[in-house]
Amino acid sequence: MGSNLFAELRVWVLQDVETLLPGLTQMHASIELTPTRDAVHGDMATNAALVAAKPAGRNPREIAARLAELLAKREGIAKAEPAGPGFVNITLTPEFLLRQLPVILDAGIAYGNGAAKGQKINVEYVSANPTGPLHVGHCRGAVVGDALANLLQKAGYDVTKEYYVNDAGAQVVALARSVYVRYLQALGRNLHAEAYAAQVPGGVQYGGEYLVPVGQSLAELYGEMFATAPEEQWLDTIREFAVAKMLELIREDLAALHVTHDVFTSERELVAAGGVERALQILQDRGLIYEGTLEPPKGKTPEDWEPREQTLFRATQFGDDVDRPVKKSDGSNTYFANDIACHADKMARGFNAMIDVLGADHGGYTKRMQAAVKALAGNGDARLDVVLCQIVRVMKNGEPVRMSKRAGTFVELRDLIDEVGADAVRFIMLMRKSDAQMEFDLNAAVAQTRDNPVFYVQYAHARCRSVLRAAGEPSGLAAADLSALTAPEELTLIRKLIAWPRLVEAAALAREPHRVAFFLYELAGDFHALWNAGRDDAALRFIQAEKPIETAARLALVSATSVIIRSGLGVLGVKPVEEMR
RNA sequence: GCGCCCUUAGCUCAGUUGGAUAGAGCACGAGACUUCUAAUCUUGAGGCCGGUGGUUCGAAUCCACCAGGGCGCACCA
Repeated sequence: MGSNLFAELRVWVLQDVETLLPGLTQMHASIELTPTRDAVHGDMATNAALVAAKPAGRNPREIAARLAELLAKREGIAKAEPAGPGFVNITLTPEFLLRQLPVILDAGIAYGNGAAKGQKINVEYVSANPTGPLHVGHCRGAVVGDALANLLQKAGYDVTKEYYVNDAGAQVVALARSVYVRYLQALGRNLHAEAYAAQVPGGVQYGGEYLVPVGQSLAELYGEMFATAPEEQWLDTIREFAVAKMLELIREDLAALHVTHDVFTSERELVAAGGVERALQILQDRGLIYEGTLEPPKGKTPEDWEPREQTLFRATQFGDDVDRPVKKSDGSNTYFANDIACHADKMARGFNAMIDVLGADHGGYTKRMQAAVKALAGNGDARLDVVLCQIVRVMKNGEPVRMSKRAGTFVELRDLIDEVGADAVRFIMLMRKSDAQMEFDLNAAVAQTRDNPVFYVQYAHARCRSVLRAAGEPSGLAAADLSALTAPEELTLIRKLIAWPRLVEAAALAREPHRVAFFLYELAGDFHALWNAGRDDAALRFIQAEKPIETAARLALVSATSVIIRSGLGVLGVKPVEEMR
């Protein structure tokens, strides 16, 4: 079902290398069979001779020449020849290439799915504090995390998409206080609200309009009950209520972006269930917790610095720069301690592979969390990958769009979605490596031209569908006689299609969903090129009235193309369109 | 001061984990097309891959140092 042609033919290479140089099996791992960058080099190339040269003590070109002879005898290989410093370039027979089309058609959307790896991976993303609607800054992580999880799933991992709800810290207390002000206002007690706000330590933090309805709901539910009551009587109730409401808002935002999660894990519940103590105990048992005092940070000593004895975790034993506090000087747990618990909990749930998708401002957090995971794993093989998403600058008419709350422009994610649509937001966010800063051009995102990769890919799919509709949605294309497919543009397109499984595997391994977006863009380009060829030469058009055999062959190709585009868009979470309007 | 990320064509960015002559799109130059599958197409030019050393058959990719940009830097979340 996966049918990665490159993986299959690599076996041939390994067999022939073994025939040629028996016993040198330890180098097999570094032998690869890759698509050629340039079509004049054929369909595939292997570095086998280069890799083998040193252990075999022979000239790479000589090995390449002999390997080429062996490979050329294989059925399906039209030509194999040594090239450059010791590559072997392989050209497949057209028949062999064409045989892949029915494989795609039979597998459908599942083409490119990796074999089940039996490995559980936890992908945590968004995890925004439940204190308000999502803003643009959350967007990239949400999209990258969602697409990465989809990608890993397609590659054959058992993926769980997780949202870690930070509902235990000071920020949700601040939320409760902010909501309380709205509650008083809803009761018409504006003076009372002002008086309360004035004595909140640090001031009222969340002044957004989105809390107004929350205050109103509370007023309806509880009436005057909390109006004059001291904080301790309402804090828990209102905090819980507010967090639930904020999560509703966030879920709506995520839904608008077509981002989904399998589980929402509550920090509060984890803490209440003793998760932190359990996690720290594991570290304690390994002698990785001690009481000590940290040095002030070099070069930038805070004004109010004073040495304090704290409970510390020996992060330096696992590659971090300094040991990290797990308890504050007053004995309460640090946020880091809760995060250790969060990851320990995931490990307890059977995930030995975890991925955190975080914003760039959490970059300094990577080392300590990876250190903690290593420490928790002990002799186990748990691994945490952190995917950092750099800042996005939103551009309009060549100018950066201000994100200030006062200006009221594009603070909230919803505004961005309303402006360009969820599909465009997702695709464009995925057109960049996540660890590089990017510009999001609003003009390009809605343009109906090649500048806009979403449009370009969608247009290719719509063209495929349009052709198939015009042909009356033929069935049985997988059994079509394909020998009529001989045009260079057609073969180029097929080569692109069969590269899909390999791309899925590589992109998943690298945790780089953006590669899928680029692949689709290139695939769309190849398809449009074929379409355009038909414009100059009517004989290359897909539907040939008097030639049912040619037509069926071409429709098979078109159908396979649409399948792969759908498959790729599915990974990105973008809906394929049937027609352009 | 320390750590992490980034630096590739005029602009926005890829570069398949170290491979062959570093690629796209936009913008720019030249040509085609008069709506036929046109929400255009073909084609050209454009590069010291930030710099300097190193590792090896081979480096944009790995290592060291330097320069520039971003993010973070006791107990906050």
